[in-house]
Amino acid sequence: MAADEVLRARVRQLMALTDGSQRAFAARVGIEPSKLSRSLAGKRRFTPWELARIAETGGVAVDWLLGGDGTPVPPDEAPAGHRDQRRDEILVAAWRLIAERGYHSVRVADIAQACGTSPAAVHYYFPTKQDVLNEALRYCVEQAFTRQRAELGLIDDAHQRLVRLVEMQLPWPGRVRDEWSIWLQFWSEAALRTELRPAHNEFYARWREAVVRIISKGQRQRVFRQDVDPEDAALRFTALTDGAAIQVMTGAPGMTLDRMRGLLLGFIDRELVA
Amino acid sequence: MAADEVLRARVRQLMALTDGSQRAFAARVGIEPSKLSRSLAGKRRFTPWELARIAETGGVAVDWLLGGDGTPVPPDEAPAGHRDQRRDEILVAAWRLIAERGYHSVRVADIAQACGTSPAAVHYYFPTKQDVLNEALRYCVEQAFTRQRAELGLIDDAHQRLVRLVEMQLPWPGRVRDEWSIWLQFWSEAALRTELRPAHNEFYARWREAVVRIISKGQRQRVFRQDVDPEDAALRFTALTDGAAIQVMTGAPGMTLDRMRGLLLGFIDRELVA
DNA sequence: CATCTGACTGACTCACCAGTCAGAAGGTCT
DNA sequence: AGACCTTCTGACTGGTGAGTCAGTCAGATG
Repeated sequence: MAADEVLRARVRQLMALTDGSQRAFAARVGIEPSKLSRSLAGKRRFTPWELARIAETGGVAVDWLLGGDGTPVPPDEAPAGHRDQRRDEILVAAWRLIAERGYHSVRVADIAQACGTSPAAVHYYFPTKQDVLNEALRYCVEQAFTRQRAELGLIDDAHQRLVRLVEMQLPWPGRVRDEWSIWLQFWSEAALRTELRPAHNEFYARWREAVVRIISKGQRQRVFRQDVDPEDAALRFTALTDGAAIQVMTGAPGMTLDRMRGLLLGFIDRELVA
Repeated sequence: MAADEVLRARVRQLMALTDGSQRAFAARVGIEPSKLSRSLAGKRRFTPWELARIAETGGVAVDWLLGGDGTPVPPDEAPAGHRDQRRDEILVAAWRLIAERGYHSVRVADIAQACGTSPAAVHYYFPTKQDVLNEALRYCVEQAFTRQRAELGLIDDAHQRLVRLVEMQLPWPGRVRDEWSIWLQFWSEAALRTELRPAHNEFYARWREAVVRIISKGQRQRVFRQDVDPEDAALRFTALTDGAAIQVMTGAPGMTLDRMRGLLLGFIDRELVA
């Protein structure tokens, strides 16, 4: 069975597990019913954003959708209820505000207003502001990972996968730039407040691990040189990416999105490609 | 005349211009009189920290001390008076607090306490807190540059100079780590508040320019490959440095000071050395 | 139908902190 | 001696924003 057939089967299986029609499922996922229908029929490909949303709504890993092992719905991770929905809404509002105004300039009242609710409602879900903000950082990064996985899982060739990763990481204005803004904040907070480090380092390890796996895969596929240490190359690749992103984000002279792309693709060509 | 002879002559010249004894000069610079005396006699080398302090106290550029052209004391930059001394004291306290606690967690009262004065005294020198903090960021970076110049100006071989630069940039606990902390804060602030970008970008351009010059010098000295574009190599070198520093600062798994050094020296060896 | 519970509101309190202001202390100039 | 300036203090004000709390209300439960 081809990869996309597996995917369609898995989405159908997930739909069967949750109650309600295909139309209701589409609504919950936030995708037009006609698009869902065409995608299930194989006449249209799911976008990575949709895959990420489907996995999230269904409470499964994107990996499972793409053919991975494991139970479709782990017993303790049932589909999100109403309560969790509101919680998520608050977290989304919070991380967007952090990205836009900065960690320390976000007020509980701002978050509440962005959700169309009252400050007290935010405190109903999170005891303190710190809790909202720290959770929001995690939430944003988690979502970004999910999307990344959804998109990269569809590409088989390791070289192309890495090139795609570079493209996905370019801080174009909009969502990706906001996510980079979160990273910058995360870094300065984690450098100062050690209690944020475990969370930060877990994420960072995952991001670097993802690069290590792509490089190793590329070596097995013989598209990357055999004489580079994947760990070492990933360390350099991630450092270069972060450093370049900072320069784009701060508008450093001579650094543009195109230049950043060139920098990273150049690294891949010079250091990795066989 | 050898480089260190020029240096000694210039320091003497500077001392002659400011009134007071050699002992008084030593006190103002914050160096033991005996050390100054031995350094002037050529029996001891000035440390880069001392050079930076001497230049600052005398109101001259470190370049001039090292034999550069220009007047020793530009008319509008006469040696710092009492007023400026107190101002500097506030700025030093401010940037250290920012490095330690973070930009947004510094209170005017904290700065005042660190200087042994009252909050109102801080407002006497700076109209608003914003002014103190922004000035403090600039001040810290400016001082770091001065020290860097003082140290690197003594090394003639471009390869060794770059290696020394790497060593100086490693965020060992203490002053250098604090300076990196300032950079992290500067980045996240500059990414969010465009009014900080001109200052940030000026500094960043200077830092990258310094690297460009070292690489170009190395090409003229034939210690670096001729086929690399200095601008391009500097862009990559700075991005790599910043990215690696972030990982050290946040305690990212597998990234240590030694690893950072290896990363950067590896870059120099692989990409620059002839 | 009565009761209970989860989700929430509006009005409040309280701490904190930037910035102000009227002078004091000490020095300099005339 | 006295006018005047610089530097600084201590006590104050006003605004802001986190967190609390009593109460509301829709819907579930028995």
